[in-house]
Amino acid sequence: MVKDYLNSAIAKVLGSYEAVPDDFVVELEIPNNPEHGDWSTNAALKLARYLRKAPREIAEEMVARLSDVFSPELITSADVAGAGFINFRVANAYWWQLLGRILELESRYGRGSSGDGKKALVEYVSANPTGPLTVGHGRNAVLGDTIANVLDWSGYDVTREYYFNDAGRQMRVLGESVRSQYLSILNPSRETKTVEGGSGDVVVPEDFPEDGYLGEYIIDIARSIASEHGDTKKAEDAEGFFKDAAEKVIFADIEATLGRIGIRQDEYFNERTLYDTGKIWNVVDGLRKEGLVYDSEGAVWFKTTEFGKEKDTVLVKSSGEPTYRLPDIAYHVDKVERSYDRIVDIFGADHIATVPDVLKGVELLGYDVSGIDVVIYQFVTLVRSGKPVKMSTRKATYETLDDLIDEVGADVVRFFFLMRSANTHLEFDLDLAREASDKNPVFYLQYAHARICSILRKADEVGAGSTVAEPDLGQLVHASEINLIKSLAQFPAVVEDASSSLEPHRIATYLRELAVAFTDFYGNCRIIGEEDGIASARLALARAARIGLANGLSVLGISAPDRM
RNA sequence: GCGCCAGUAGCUCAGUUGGAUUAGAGCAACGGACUUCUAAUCCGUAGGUCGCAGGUUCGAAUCCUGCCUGGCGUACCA
Repeated sequence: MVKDYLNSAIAKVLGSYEAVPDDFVVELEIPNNPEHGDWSTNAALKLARYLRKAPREIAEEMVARLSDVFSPELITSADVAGAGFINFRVANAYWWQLLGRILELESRYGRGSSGDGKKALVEYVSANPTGPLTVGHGRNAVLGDTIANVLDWSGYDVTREYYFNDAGRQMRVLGESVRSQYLSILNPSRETKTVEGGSGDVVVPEDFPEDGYLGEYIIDIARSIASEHGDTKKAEDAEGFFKDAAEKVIFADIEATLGRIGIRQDEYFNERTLYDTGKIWNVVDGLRKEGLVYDSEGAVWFKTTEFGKEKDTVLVKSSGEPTYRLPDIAYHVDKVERSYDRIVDIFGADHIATVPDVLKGVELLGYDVSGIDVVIYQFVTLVRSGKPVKMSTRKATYETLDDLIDEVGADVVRFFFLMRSANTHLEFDLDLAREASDKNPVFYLQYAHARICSILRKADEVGAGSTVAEPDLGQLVHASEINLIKSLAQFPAVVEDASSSLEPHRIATYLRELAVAFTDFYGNCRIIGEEDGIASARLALARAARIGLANGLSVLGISAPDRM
């Protein structure tokens, strides 16, 4: 990499200054104004205070010394500019060489090594099996899956995990809801009542639980139980047979939905195992030893006021049932004990309040939490016909993720969730997403890819560049050609940035720039019809551009079609 | 009240972790370009007191403080 080359050259020059602190870091960046060169450093500006000299003066000196060190085949110029920046220009030969490397690496181009030999765990989706996945779950799922991809691309050995709870109140109500509907299917003349649903009143059986699930899927499940088992399940428990039956169906649906957007997880972690193994009680005992847990009013409390909370937090209710925080802490202890170098949680903004409790709890038990990163994403606002749609699983007013995939397709769903940073609200206008899909940015990227494939096919047909055995990349001197290579050159760093910051939207943003660079090349530099020397070189560049787009889309989990 | 997140073009958002007289894309608007390798495209025009006010320094959309607005949270719900 030129960056490394520049870095060590500058470091060497700085070594001759005594006043430069040992921990001084040379910053190199790609200027956003291309007139300022290919790379730029602000080192002279930063050093001014240590050397007690004007930045420009320092820069001039540095440039003079650097010119002795630089190989002219790599760096063609180093100039002082502005307040004391040093701008470097890289020789075309470097870009040609890089192009050759992209073509060699092919589907591996962009993969990094920062995570080599390290293990990462990404936990995402983690929806309890009480109903179909909502659009909100979709953002979680796509974000988590793509972060896992990104970590994989930077070398980590990644495990994708789904944490769920199939016990507790929610699931009990689910079983009761199904049982109630089942009994009414067997006996339609049972008493009914009317309750308020998200989109108007709903008629349910008289014995339907107060907070019961009103979604149509509950009746579907009840119906299939009725048709499979007749009335033989009349006497079964809501919490036993009915809950289990519902869970099975719902989980299968969740997996199927995730599969539609290319998501398959490695591990399913059942919260119940934390009870079975007694790990939750280890947490209580451990914290109690630290004097941070006490009993009051029949409940077990965590002294969260010790670290800045307004109130202490209940870990175990007076009913003896733990709140979700307790298993959450135990779960994270379990993750840390499984010795991952990096543990990533994907949480919705509504979970933000629990994060400090959980991390603090784990830390107070003597574990290192520095490897845990929590990615918080803000909520998705669904907009239909210009109006926000309230989403509630229980009231069945959600738009399901399945519906969304039906409407706009898996690629658009993934891209929409990825094109923005996680911590901004996402307004998802369904009408727009559906009807305006032709101007959706994802198509722009895919179109560029398909277009390249089309050119490659056509070139093959007419034999463009076929008389040249080994393309002479040195023929690529047009500004559009060099710019395209420069754009491609950024890809590995973009992946690395996305990996270290856990911000996959950077890749989406980058791909747009890459596609623009290709389209500019496409508009300015013809391939077919040119003489074979130039045609073969441009074909090589087109292939490299295809690799960049295909690899980038692959990280995002979006298809790269050969034709559109 | 307190905590977290956000506030950048009419709309939706980027902004390389503090850099460069001129803050960028897309959509929408306006004006152009299809005997050409895919027009699902391209070129051009217009559009801004970066929520407001201070502060920090060579330099601020970016960091600090205070305010304003919106979202989320602040349960013996998850």
